[in-house]
Amino acid sequence: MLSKKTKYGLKALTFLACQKDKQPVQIAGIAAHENISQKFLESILLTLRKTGILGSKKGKGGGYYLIKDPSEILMTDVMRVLEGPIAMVPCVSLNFYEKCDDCPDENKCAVNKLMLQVRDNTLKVFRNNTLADLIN
Amino acid sequence: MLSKKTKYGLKALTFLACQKDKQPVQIAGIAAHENISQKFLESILLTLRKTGILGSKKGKGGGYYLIKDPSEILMTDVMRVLEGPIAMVPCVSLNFYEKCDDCPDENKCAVNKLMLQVRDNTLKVFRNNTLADLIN
DNA sequence: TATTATCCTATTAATCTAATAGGGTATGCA
DNA sequence: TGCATACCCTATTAGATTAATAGGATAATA
Repeated sequence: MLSKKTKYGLKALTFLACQKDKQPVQIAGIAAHENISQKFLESILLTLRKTGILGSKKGKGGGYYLIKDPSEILMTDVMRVLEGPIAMVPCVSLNFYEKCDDCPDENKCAVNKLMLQVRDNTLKVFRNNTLADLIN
Repeated sequence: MLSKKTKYGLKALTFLACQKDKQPVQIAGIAAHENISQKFLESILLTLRKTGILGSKKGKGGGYYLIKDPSEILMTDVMRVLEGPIAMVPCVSLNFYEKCDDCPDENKCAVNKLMLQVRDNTLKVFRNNTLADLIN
């Protein structure tokens, strides 16, 4: 199941990508428009800023804005930042690999074999979609 | 993340599919071989039996066994029984569809658009794999 | 210097998962 | 018949994770 964090984050990014000018948009505005708890959204946007996906400006007239063009914001990056590993099990994860304690041989493991295929296909989707692809 | 329930369930099914004869295998045996808590596995196998994937036999010489040939056990069925919905959000789920409270128009929703693609691809993988495909 | 709006940490409530406990029930065999 | 075996079933609990909240610190603008 997709976390609300990721869902809200994606909605916020979409909203920002739809702005005509590149003026900062306030948290309160995004939260109101997307029906999101403002405080919760605050922490999500903070994460997106710290990982270089968003920029921010403090004080009056401040807010959040996209640093890059929507067509350069890959879903692989967004998903990894918000949702974490793309793979459903650590033993098939590219960026968060971990060996299973219980599994003696990954190559003979049915779970590994199945989840490897799922990961490949999910990754293909995320690599194939930028923020720009989602707003049309 | 894949739940342990699903992981253990898949491992148990694989183990059963690898048995030469069709004799029932005891929970204790499966649990020991796959490093799984016996009691936890018990409830998982019970679920698989109730949904028609496994058969069971009580008393001495009893245990669990596959009802169908491994090549006829689809991963779509196994995953839905053990893990629940295949989709990451209810609004793109085939078998567990639910509308989002917050979302005014699914067709314009970026999350919907992205997760629809993920669901399609994951479904393709699960439809393309039977238990037999995982044990070679 | 007052106002605005982000920044940051800590805490809590709610939910879900994994595991455990304890006894009930049917089967097979001597 | 009686006993051992092994599944059947419900309830409970511990732990982890997620979602949300609270409260103030910091920086920018006018």
